[in-house]
Amino acid sequence: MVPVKNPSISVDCVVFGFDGTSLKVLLVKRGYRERQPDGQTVLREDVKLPGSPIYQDEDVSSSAYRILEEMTNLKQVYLKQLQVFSDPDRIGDDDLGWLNETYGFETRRIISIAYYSRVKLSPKIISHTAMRRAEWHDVQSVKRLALDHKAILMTALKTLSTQLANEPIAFELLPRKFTIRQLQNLYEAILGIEIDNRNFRKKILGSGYLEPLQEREKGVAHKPAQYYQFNRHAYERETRLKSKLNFINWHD
Amino acid sequence: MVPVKNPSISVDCVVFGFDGTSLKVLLVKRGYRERQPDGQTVLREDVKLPGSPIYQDEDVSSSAYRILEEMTNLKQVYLKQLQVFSDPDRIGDDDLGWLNETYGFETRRIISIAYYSRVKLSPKIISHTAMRRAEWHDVQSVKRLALDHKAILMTALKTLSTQLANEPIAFELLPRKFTIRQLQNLYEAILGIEIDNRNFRKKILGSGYLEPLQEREKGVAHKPAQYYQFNRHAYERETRLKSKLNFINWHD
DNA sequence: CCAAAAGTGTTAGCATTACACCCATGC
DNA sequence: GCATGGGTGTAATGCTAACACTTTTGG
Repeated sequence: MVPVKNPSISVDCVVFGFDGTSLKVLLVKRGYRERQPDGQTVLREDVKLPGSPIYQDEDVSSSAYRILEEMTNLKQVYLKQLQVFSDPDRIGDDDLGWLNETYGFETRRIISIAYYSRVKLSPKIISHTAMRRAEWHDVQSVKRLALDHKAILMTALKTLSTQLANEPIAFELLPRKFTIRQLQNLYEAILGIEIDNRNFRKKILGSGYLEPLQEREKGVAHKPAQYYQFNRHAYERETRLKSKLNFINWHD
Repeated sequence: MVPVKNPSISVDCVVFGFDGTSLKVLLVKRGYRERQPDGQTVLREDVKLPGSPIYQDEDVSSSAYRILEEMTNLKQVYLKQLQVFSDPDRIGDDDLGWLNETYGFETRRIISIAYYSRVKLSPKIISHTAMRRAEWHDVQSVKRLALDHKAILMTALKTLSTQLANEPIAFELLPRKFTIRQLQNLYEAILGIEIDNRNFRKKILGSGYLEPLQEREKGVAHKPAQYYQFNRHAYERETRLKSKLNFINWHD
């Protein structure tokens, strides 16, 4: 039995991944009809964020988990509500046709509740998403997205940066074992800054939350890098006896 | 003509103010019937956040502005979307009766989009809110609120702290002219910390964004304090050529 | 004169920054 | 042996934190 869809509330998910060099976002293809000035319609394809209307009697966050699981086959992932997008103009003329064909909706008044999540890119996930007409795009090179999804992506990116700077979330985007260089690449890619490698190592290794593994890179044409893993336990034990005036940081 | 209300989406606003000593939040009284075990109903009164269902064809944020304007008579205020509250159990049995009597709704499936804002408390505002059955409560002493409004308030408070620590929002809660002591009280009240007065003055005055006025306190039984005002212009001109590794602050 | 809050300086410790060279590996 | 990225130390600077006394006013 097909669940009843709520025609005024949808959920869209921004799913970030990291391939060791650049930040990726999961997008799905969408076919739609573009109405030409002469009245004819042309078939077009563009990309959008994975999303769906919520089902009646479904909690909004369940809806987000459902979408994420369909796309990635992942169950226990971090998922955070970003914001509601409710601009009355967020749905264009061509989108209206697409909504009607896809869901049978007639209305323009659909608000979207945006969620974002972070996943570890793995061959398994990549092959699963590929089967769903979904693709991992370089965030840097995303130009146009359907509906107001570009704005949603930008909001997600901003939240990601803020969180990256203030919480140890980097390790949710990296594989369990990683090199310091990969970690640094991640910070540089997301925050859009260059970091001095010596200072970075000092700070990161000095934190005491990274454990070196008995394993190094193999088959690289240079000194092979040490692998590390994040010790979340050590992090969580950390007491919060920190700075006071440090609370005021208007210009970070 | 009465506008049509959307029965599945409501907006609630957390409005903060500061009286020079403690943080206040705007709450409205609500009368409702409590069903007793013996089947009788008793009239009760409690408090809730100002809010309302959105109107059909009304943008969600317009709805928030509308509510805020009704309550405070303020138009151009800061208003930020917090989060959607969509727990299916957020509406209790007694709330259901109240919703029915007040709006004619039958359903439990109402999601709330929470907004928060900051206002300068002034005699004008206080008298206007008083006329609306609204009261400014000490945030510290708020115990129980209707629906899930306590959770909404807590979320707003957390956002307020974070913003206070990272942006010069203190001045939106203070009168145009204020003393350093008032400013310090505000930081201490919201962040819940004690701050050394000498270090605080050093940091705040050293920022270069506070301008001393040609005016001091009057009629106080101690050395009268200097008044200052915030120079937003100077702040906004500030270039963003700041720290780099400082971006990583897992323990602030 | 007394109470009450305003206002002021110094020092020690720590974190951030800038900067240049040797090391291990594959080809 | 050479190209490639991994890995290391030091010195200067700036920010934070701890801490106690004098000043100005009203009553």
